[in-house]
Amino acid sequence: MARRNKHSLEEIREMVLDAAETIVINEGYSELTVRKIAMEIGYTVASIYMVFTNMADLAMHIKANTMDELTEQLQQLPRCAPERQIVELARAYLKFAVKNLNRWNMIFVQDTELPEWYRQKINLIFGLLEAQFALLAPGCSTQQSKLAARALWSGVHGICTLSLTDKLDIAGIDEVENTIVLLAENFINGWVSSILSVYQQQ
Amino acid sequence: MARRNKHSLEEIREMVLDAAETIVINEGYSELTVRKIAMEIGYTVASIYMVFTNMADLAMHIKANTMDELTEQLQQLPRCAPERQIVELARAYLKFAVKNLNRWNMIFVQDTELPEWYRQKINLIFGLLEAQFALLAPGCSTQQSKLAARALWSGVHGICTLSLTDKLDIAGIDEVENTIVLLAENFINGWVSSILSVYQQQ
DNA sequence: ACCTGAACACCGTTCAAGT
DNA sequence: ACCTGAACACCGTTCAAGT
Repeated sequence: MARRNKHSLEEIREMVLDAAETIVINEGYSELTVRKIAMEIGYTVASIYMVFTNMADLAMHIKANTMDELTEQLQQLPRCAPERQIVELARAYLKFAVKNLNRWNMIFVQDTELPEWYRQKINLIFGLLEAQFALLAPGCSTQQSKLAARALWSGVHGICTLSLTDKLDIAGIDEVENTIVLLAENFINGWVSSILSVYQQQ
Repeated sequence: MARRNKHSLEEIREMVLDAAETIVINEGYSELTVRKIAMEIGYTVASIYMVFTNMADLAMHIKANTMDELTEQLQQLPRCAPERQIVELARAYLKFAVKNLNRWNMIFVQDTELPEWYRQKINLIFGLLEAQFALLAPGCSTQQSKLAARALWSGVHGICTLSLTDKLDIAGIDEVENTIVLLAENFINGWVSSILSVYQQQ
């Protein structure tokens, strides 16, 4: 029953990736199995191993797609003053997480060591934040703006994870958004004034 | 080969829990299987289902133990002024996460709906923070201190997760601690001054 | 060369049967 | 009453064999 040349290897790879993404979106990462994918695309389980080395490899590529989409949405945000831009980035992050809950959750399931090309995607997102912090306090060192960006962004992420996995006793998305804005605005205020007070001492 | 009355059901339950915790500590949650536990305690797989309804139930109780230990360590911290106390709580949280990495990571693997008794354990920890925020700005509403506590604590948690799962490009634990302190101190400063400025307006 | 079928070594869970 | 043994319905992964 071997169906020769019906699809190229590249086509099969795309079909596998598409089917897998659909399963994750609709049912969550825990429901993703080789057998489900095979059924969906009309090939046998073994054929999936022709185009991905294993499930971890496939998962990595689904995550990469999600990261790319997220980055794109953050980059498409209208520009404004850094104080507001940072808050808007945080808001957009929450919005993406809510809209793509299952795929977003999957990003943070650690299965293996992160490859370098994936690590770069993470740094790309942090870079967007760092740039804003650099604008916010033009005199500060890159070390300082980098640390501030990582602190706040991780913080925003923490609120998203805990609230979206139902661990904060928070009612609706509006309250989650308020919490994020509260963290962002107060951190920014505190950070800017701490940088300024160092200047004044000099 | 049935070994009657060698252990009471309570004893078996304790043995299962102990063995399971040891496996999680040494190998991580993903390595925890019924068969491994059964092997370890010298009973068959089926006997585990006499004392726990299923693996999710067992996991829930391991998590509960971890939560209790964490709460205890946070409560045992020496008392000091709220600004510092909050930072010390955050530091202690990181310390616990590092020392109990596998068990701590397990807490945030969502398998099922959280039961009410477990939810209360989460709120207990948040309560410690809320109390400090209430002390910090005695005039603020409980709603305000609650929101602030949740914002900052989730933020601290976010830094812990991302750094300990190797997603922040952060070198050592010292830098993680610095990031946490940076978030906490600047958020507290920003928050206190925002509360004060409202008073001045009145 | 492309793809399959069937096996292998695992899972969690259940339950009739043994002592 | 306590516990087992064996089955059931799943996993991911591999590879000799078929076209």
